[in-house]
Amino acid sequence: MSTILKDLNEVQKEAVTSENKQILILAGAGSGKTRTLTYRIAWLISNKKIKPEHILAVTFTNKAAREMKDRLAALIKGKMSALWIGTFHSICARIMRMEAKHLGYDQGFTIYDVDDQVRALKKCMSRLNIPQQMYSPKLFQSKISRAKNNLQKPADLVKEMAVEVDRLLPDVFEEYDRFLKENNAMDFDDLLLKPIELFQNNPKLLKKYRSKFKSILIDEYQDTNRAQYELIKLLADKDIDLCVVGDEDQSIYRWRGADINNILNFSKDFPGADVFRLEENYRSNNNILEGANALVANNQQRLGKNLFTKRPEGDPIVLIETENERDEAKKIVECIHNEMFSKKRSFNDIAILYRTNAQSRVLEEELRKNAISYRIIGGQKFYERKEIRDILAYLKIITNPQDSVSLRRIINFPLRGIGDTTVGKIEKYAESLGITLLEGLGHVKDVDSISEGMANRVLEFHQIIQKYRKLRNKISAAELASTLTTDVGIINHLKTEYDQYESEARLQNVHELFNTIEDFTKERESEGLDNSLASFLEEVSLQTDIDSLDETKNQVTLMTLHSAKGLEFPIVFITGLEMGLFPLQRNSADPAELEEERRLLYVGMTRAQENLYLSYARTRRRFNSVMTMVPSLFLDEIPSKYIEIKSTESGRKSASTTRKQARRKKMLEYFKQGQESQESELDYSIGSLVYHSTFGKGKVVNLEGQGERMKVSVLFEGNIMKKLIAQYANLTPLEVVD
DNA sequence: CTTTATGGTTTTTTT
DNA sequence: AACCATAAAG
Repeated sequence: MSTILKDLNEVQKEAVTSENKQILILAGAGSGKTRTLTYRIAWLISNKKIKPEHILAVTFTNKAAREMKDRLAALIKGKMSALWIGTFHSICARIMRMEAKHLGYDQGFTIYDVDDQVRALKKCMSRLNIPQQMYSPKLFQSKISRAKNNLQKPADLVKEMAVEVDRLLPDVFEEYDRFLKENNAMDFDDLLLKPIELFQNNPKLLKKYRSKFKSILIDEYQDTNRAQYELIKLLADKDIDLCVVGDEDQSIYRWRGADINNILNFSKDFPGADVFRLEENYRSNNNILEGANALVANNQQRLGKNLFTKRPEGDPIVLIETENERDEAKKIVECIHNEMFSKKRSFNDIAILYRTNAQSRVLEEELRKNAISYRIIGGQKFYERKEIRDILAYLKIITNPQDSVSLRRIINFPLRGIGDTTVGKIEKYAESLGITLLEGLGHVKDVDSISEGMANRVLEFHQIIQKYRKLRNKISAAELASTLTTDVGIINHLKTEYDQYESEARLQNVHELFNTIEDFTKERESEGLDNSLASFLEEVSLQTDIDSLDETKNQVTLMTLHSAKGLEFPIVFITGLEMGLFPLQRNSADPAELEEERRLLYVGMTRAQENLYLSYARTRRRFNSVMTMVPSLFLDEIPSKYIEIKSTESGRKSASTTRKQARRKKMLEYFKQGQESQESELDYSIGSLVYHSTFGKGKVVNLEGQGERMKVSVLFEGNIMKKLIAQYANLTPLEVVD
C-alpha cells in the first residue's frame, strides 16, 4: 500500500489516510477526486482491514461504479464483488429487492420511468374525474416528483387556492401512490423514499444496515437531494466512517431537487469533520483553466477555491462566430479536420457538447456528410425505442403480474382486436373484485357485455402470458425473451408493418436487446450475483446513457453538457453560446438558476484537456422559426486574453471593448422585447436533390400545399418513397442537378 | 368495437 | 417525427 501512496500528492495522501470519522473533500475539476476516493477505499481495505462487504460507495453513474471497481481490483488484487458500489438509485433498488416484504411490496416490483408514471397518472386522473385536457398529467408528474424529492407527503402539501392544479395535487398524489402500490411498482423517487420509510419505521433493520455499512463514501456530493441527504443521515451513525467528495462549482442538478447546501453545510452538519481541498488540476492547460475559473468567479453561491495547474499555457480558447446553426456545424467540422491533419488527432479525442438534445441533429448531419464517425449519448435512448419498450413491457408483466401499466401497453400490441372499451370493462370488473387486471383477463367470461368472440381473444392472450410466467424460471432470460417475441408476433409485426429500411433497423435493435440480456445473465452468473429477469429489468431501468459509452471505438462523442459531467477529452467543442439557449431562456430570470447555467458551462469547459472551442450562431432555427440570437453573456465573463476569435467573414474584428458594448446593448434589447423575427426559407422544387438524416439522399418528386403546411414527396435511394412535412423533415438541399 | 385517418401539439437538462 | 385525441370508416 505504501507504494500505492506514491501516486498521490500531499493533500490527496492526507485525505486518503485521514483517521477522522467524517471527511469532506472539496475537489475541483480534474483534481483527481475519483482517484482519491478509490485510493481511500483501497486504504480502508488493506490498512484498516475493513472488509469490502462493509463498504458502501456511491457514484453518480453506473459507469463510474464499474470503473472504480475495476481500478480497485487492480490496486489491491482482491475480490471486489462483495463491495457495495453503485448509484443511489441502484443501491436503494438492491436494498428494496431484499426488504420489499417489510413495506408490503413483492420482491419482483417494477420500476416505473417517467413514461410509465404519466400513464399511471392518467389512470389516476380519470379515477378522480379530472379532465386531462385541462390539466396535463406531465405537470402532475413533475410536481409529485419535486414533492417526493423534498420528502413531502400528500398531507404536507397545502391546498392553496391560488392555482387549481395545486389544489388538486394532494389528491392526485395520494391516488397515484395508491396506484403504484396496487401495481407493485415504484417510481424513481420511491427508490430513495422507501428505504427511508423502512429505516424510520423499523429500527431493527436500520441497525442491521448500520452494522453492515461501516464505511460510506459518496462521490459528487454537491448533487445530492434532500432524500439522499436524509438517507445518508440515517445510515451514517456517529461511529460510521463517512467520506464525501464534491465540488460546489459543479452542482448542476438543482432542477432535479439537488441541494447545493448539502455540501455547503457539511461542516455544520458534522462538526469536527476534516476538510481537504484538492486544488491542483491535472487535466486542463492553463488558458482553459483560467478562463473557466474567471467565469465561475461570477457566482455568489460558492465556498471559493483557487484551482491551479502546472500544465503549460497551451492554445487559447477559440471562439467561433457563425451565421446560423448549419454554419456552426460546418465550422466545427472544419476545425475537426484541422485537428485531425495538423495534430494527428483521432475522433476519439473529440467531444461536442450542447445545452439541449435538439441541437444535435444539424451537427449529426454535417458529421455524416463529411464521413466523420460519431456516437451520440442521450436523446432517444436505446431502451426508450418503441419496439424495445414493448418487449420490455412483456417481460415486466411476466415478472410482476400486478403491473397494469405494462399490461395495458401490450394487451393490444401487436393488434389482436382488444380495444380500450373491452379493457375498460375488464378493469372495472377486476377492481370490483379486488383482483389484478391480469387475473381479470382470466375471468373475462364472467364479465357481462363482452361477446364470446372477444372473450376468446382475451383468453388467448391471457394464456400466452401465463405460459411464459410458468416458463420464466425454467429457461434463461434471453431464451424467454426471444421465443416470446416471435410467439406473440412482434417479429412478424416488425417485418411487415414497416418499410424495408425501418424494419431492418428495428429488428436489429431487437436482436441487440437479446444479446444484452444474454451478456448480462452470463456476467452476473459468473460473479455469483442475481441474474434473474427482474434484476435485468432493474438494470435497464436504472441505466444512464453514459453507462453504455464505449471508448474503444474511434468516434467523435456528441452529448449534452449534463451528460459530460465526470468525463474528459483532449478537444472539446461547446456550441450554442447564445442568450436564451445557454443560458437557457427560462432559467435566466432567477439568479440562482443563472448561476447553475454558469456552473454548467464551467463543467463543460473543464472537460477539455488541450483545446477548447466555444461557438455561437447569429441566427438559429428554434421552435420552427428562425430567431436572431445574441451571444451569451457568459462569453463576456471569460477574459479576452484567454480567447482567440475565429470570425466568420470580412475580418470584422472590432476592438473587444466596442464588441462588448454592442453586445450589452443588444442584450438589453433582447430582454425588453423577447426574441422573434421569422423567415420562411423553404425552397424545394421538383427535381432538386435533398439529404435526410435517416433516409439519405433523395430526389423531390412532388410538392403539395404551401408555406408551413407544405408536404414534399421524396424518392430516396433504394426506391423508398416518403411524404414528409417540409418544416419538420429537416431536409438539406444538395446541389441542384438538371 | 376496433382500426385507420387526420389534425394538433410538442422541446431543458435525467435518475 | 412521434405522440395524442378525436372522428369517420369498417
